[in-house]
Formats: sequence, C-alpha cells, structure tokens
Amino acid sequence: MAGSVNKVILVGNLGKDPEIRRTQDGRPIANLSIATSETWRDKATGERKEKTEWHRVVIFNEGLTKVAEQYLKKGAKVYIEGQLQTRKWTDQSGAEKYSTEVVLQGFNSNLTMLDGRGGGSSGGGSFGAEDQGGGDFGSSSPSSAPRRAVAAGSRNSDMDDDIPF
Amino acid sequence: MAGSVNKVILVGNLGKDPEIRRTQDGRPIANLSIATSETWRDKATGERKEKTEWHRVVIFNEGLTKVAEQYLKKGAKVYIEGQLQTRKWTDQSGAEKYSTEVVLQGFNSNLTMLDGRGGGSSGGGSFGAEDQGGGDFGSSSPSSAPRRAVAAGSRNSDMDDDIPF
Amino acid sequence: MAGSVNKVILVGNLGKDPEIRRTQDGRPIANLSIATSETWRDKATGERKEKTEWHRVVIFNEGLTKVAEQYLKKGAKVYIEGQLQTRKWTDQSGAEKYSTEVVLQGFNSNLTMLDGRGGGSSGGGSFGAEDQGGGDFGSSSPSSAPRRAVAAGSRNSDMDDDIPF
Amino acid sequence: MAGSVNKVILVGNLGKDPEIRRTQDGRPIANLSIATSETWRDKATGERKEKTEWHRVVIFNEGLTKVAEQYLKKGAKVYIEGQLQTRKWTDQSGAEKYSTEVVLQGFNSNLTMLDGRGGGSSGGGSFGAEDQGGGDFGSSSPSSAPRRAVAAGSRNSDMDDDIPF
DNA sequence: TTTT
DNA sequence: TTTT
Repeated sequence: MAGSVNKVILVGNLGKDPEIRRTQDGRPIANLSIATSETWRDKATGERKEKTEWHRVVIFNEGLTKVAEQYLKKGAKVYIEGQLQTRKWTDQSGAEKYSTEVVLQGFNSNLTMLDGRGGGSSGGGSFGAEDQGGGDFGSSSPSSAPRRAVAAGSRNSDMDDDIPF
Repeated sequence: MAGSVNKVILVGNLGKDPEIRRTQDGRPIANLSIATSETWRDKATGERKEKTEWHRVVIFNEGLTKVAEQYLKKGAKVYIEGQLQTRKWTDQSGAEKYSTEVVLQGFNSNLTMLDGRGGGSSGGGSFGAEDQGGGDFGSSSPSSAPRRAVAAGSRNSDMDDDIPF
Repeated sequence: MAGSVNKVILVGNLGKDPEIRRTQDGRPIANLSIATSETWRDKATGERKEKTEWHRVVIFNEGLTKVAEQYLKKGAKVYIEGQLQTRKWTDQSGAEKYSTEVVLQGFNSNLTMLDGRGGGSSGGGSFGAEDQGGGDFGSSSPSSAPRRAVAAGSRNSDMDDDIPF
Repeated sequence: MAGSVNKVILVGNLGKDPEIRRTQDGRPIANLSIATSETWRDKATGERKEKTEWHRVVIFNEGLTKVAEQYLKKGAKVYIEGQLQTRKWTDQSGAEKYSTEVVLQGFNSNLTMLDGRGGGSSGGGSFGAEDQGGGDFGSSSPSSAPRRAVAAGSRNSDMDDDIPF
C-alpha cells in the first residue's frame, strides 16, 4: 500500500548492554532492550503505581549498529525512532511464535543518546540513518547535511542564528 | 522509570471493520487491524516489491471507541497515535504467548480519519483522547480547546489566521 | 549540541500548488503551504468553531522536490515530516523579519501522499529522504530497503507476513 | 478542515529559566526557550560544524505550567510535544510581525524531563496534558491511566511485566 | 540563552 | 484483512 506511515518513537533506558550479532553475509545487527515506564496514583487507593514496558529494538542500519556497540551501555538513556515489525518464528518444540520489534533501518531511523554515561567526555550524541558512525565520538559524522544557501529573492539577505527570545 | 516516552504513529488502512468488545465492567473497547506497507524496487532484479505490516490497535478510550464504532469501516484510512504494549497470555494448550499492540488510552492518544468513506458528506475527522465523540459527525466535538486570549503586552494586538504565503 | 531532536509531523492539505524555485547552484526547492485545522464546540455558546493553521514547508531534498512538483496539487492531502527552522531576513524597507518553516532535508524527512487527487490512476505514495522520485509514479523507487535475512538462531525459521489477527 | 495533524516533537535544552506570565483571567502561562542543534563534518573542508536552532515554546496547560515553574531550569533537557502556531502581532512602530511557537495545550501535549538537575534524588519525570503536577516531585501524579483489566477470552489470563528479552 |  |  502506498500512503502509509509506520513510526515508533521511544525515550527510555537500556535494560542491558547492546547485543551485537551478524547476518549470514556479515552485516552487524544490534539488539537493544529498552524500558519505558509510566507512574500514576491510583484514584481509589491513593497508591503510587508504576508500569514498565520493555521494547525489543533491532538495529539493521550499519552505522547505527556501530554507534550502539561503541557508546551504549546498560542504563543509558536513548531516543529511538524506528518502525514496528512483527516476525513469525518457530521455537524448538515447533510452536509458532510472534515477536514484535522496533526496527531501525533505512532512511527514517534515528538513535540519539540522551546522557553521557559510560565514560569519556562525551554527552549525548545524535546519529541519523545515513551516519557511518566511525571513529572517535568527537569526530563522528553527523546527522543531516546543513541547509544550503538559497537564492530566494530578498528574503534571505541576512541569515542568522540569533533569534531574539 | 520516570522520563520516558512510548509513542507509535501509524497511517494505514483498516483490514476489516472494527471489533467492539466490552470489559467486565461494561466499558467498550475497539480492536482495529491496520495495514501499513512499503514498496521498493529490488536493486538486483529490478522487480517491484511490497511488504505489508499488520498492526493490532486497541482503543480503551471510551470516546475514541465510539468514533471507531460509528465511523470506521474496512478500508478506511486513519492516523493513529498510541503506545506500544506487550501482553503475555496463555493459549488453550497452556503455551505462553506474547502479543504486542498499539494502545489508545489516556491523554496522548489520537485517532484521525483521513478519508470520507462510509456515507455522509463529511471527509476525515480528528478525535483526541478527551473527546466523547457523541452525536452527528458534523457536530462532533473536537480535539483540543482553542488558545485563550493572552495578556502579553503589545504582541497580541492583531491576531489573524491569514498567513500570507 | 548533541542529543537533541527537532521533528515536525503534519497531516494537512495544500492551500495551493507547490512553488518550485532553484538555488544559485541549480538545486530545486519546493515550497508548500499546508493547512491544518481543528474544530471544537464552544462550551459557553455551543457554537461550532474552527481554527486553521498555515504552515510553510520547504523541501530541499532533491528527490522529494521532484515528487512535490509532479504529484502534489492544491488541495492534496499529505503527511509531512521535517524539522523546524527559523530564518531571519530583511525586507525591502530594511526591517528584520523572521520566518519559521518546516524543512524537509536530510535523512529524517518524509513526504507521503494521502489521496489520489490531481489525475492519474495513482493513489497515495510514500517517499523517503533517499528517494530520487524519478519517472512514472508506479515505477518510482520506494521508501526504505527491505529487511535482510538474518542468522539469529532458531528464531527466524519461518518468516511470514501472515499475522493472524 | 477535518482530518489533520499538527505535531512538534523536540528534545533539547532550556536556554534560560522558564518565564511565567498570567492571562488577563489569571491563568498561568510558561514560556520556554529550547535549543536543538545538529553537528556535521563539512565534506569539502573537513571542518566540524554546528547549527543551533532556538524554539519558542508556550505552555498554556495549567498543570504543565506548574511543572515547568517548579522543576525546569536553564540547561535542563526536556522532551516536548506540542503544536505549531503562528501569531501575528504589531510592534511599537506599527509593523506587522509573525511569531511561530510550539504550543502545549490540550490533550496531545507532553512535557518530560530528561535529566535530574535542580536538586532532589529524582531523575526525569513525565507529565501529560491532564496532569495537575501539584506537590512534591516524587508524589506527582502521572501520565496516563493504567490499562484496565479486560474480559477478552483466554488471551488475558496471565498478564505480566517480565518480558524475557 | 542551552548542550557536547 | 487494507491499500496502490
């Protein structure tokens, strides 16, 4: 079907270190377990309640996989943008199982670190789907290309970042 | 955990009419099957490929459930905003199963119709989590309350919807 | 700053045909005016109210610009994903002005058509940031690459799209 | 127009403390300045570049305004979900100006703290549009109501948060 | 004016 | 089971 959107946005913490696997043809894949939770006060009893949801996240994008491998640790807080996918598989006893995952792959994926845990001087970093994420954090290539200068009449004569508020 | 976000955004089509159930205490619940798909051309063979993903959507919000029941039909295109939730259940044979659903419940849910199928002169409509969705489509109550007038100095003296571009 | 996210998601209708311009070095840029609106019933008076918001959308991505030029017309309904950017410019009288736009550029942009207006047999189509959008609609290249086969133990032995709900 | 969506998602840092104002009828409004930025390496020169975007955020939701007033400080990292709105106003010289803001108001707004600055043992917290946000951070009321138990056949017999991955 |  |  054309004309559809399939997007998941998570902000949560890793329940354990990323697991790195490889496809048969050698491409790396990272698996993350990410927890999100909500808390509320029960209206009847007044108790504080909390519910944690665990999300299985699979990173097929090679650059983002490297970022996960190098920078993410158990406990790290991340922003994740990917797609929902449900896989069918068969367990050892032959039973059919379904697993729904948040898949980071292709152009509309994102992985952004929201804290600086795990050592180094770095704080959070943002990595888009096109990143190769190689090398040192400080020299890692970035998200999207900057906006190019545009010839659009007089409207552009004084481009500036200083927004006065 | 505090400080987390769990959000799913889908634009897709209903594979069948909504199914309405009731909780033990009588609250209505709507189940939707929503398809999203992507198409691409295989780089090697040049073939056109398509992959469809099916999403199980559960609407706990009472107002949105009514909207689903009254206005959504098989084939309808919708915008959905909800949360990911995975449930564990046991089938007849005692096997443990997991089911991951997109749940519309609480303040940060949304259901917006993107076409006007199923009769009436109306095209799509938007229903937020606070809607009761009652009555005729044309008179259905809306999404969010309008912005209130604000005393904020001279900055507000000439509010206008006519943005000239 | 690392660790940030800047995302705008719109579903709305074009107020007029796209305007295509070119940068000084010849790259095409599309400008869209997109309307979103909300309706509500005034609690005090019971009147039905509507407020329309106009969004200026600028497409720097070359493939998406072509898609806009070829397929979008006044009235078309689209899903847009981009970033907020505010530009400062100086008008003819020398007054400083600011213009905030939704910019589609780079990896995390999306333009999806949600209807089939404007002729042809085509309905909606989805175009990610990496698309070149060339040629006929039916043969246009697609969104993201498909998921590759993965060697991940027994879990993958029976991949299938037939989710039974 | 029915059938539209107007959503902004930001993760960024406050450039200064929130500013609290009041409407003529006494309702509190919070104004935030939030920075997002992206970095990239210039392909031609190899230089590291950075571009910061400033966002004006206006919180009309009374509960979220209180949260902003009590917990947010200059430098705090937040997740924000709101709507784009452009206001027209006239400055002292009579010139027409436009200001585009991210407005948090109504059901589909969200403000989530992503760090634990400003004292207390708490880390980030999440506040939805329906929160009143009163009282101590640790006892603050929550986001969305929990999912209610559902009579839906055998599928629900063993609900559990312990997802084993 | 933030953050890295 | 949708849609193109």
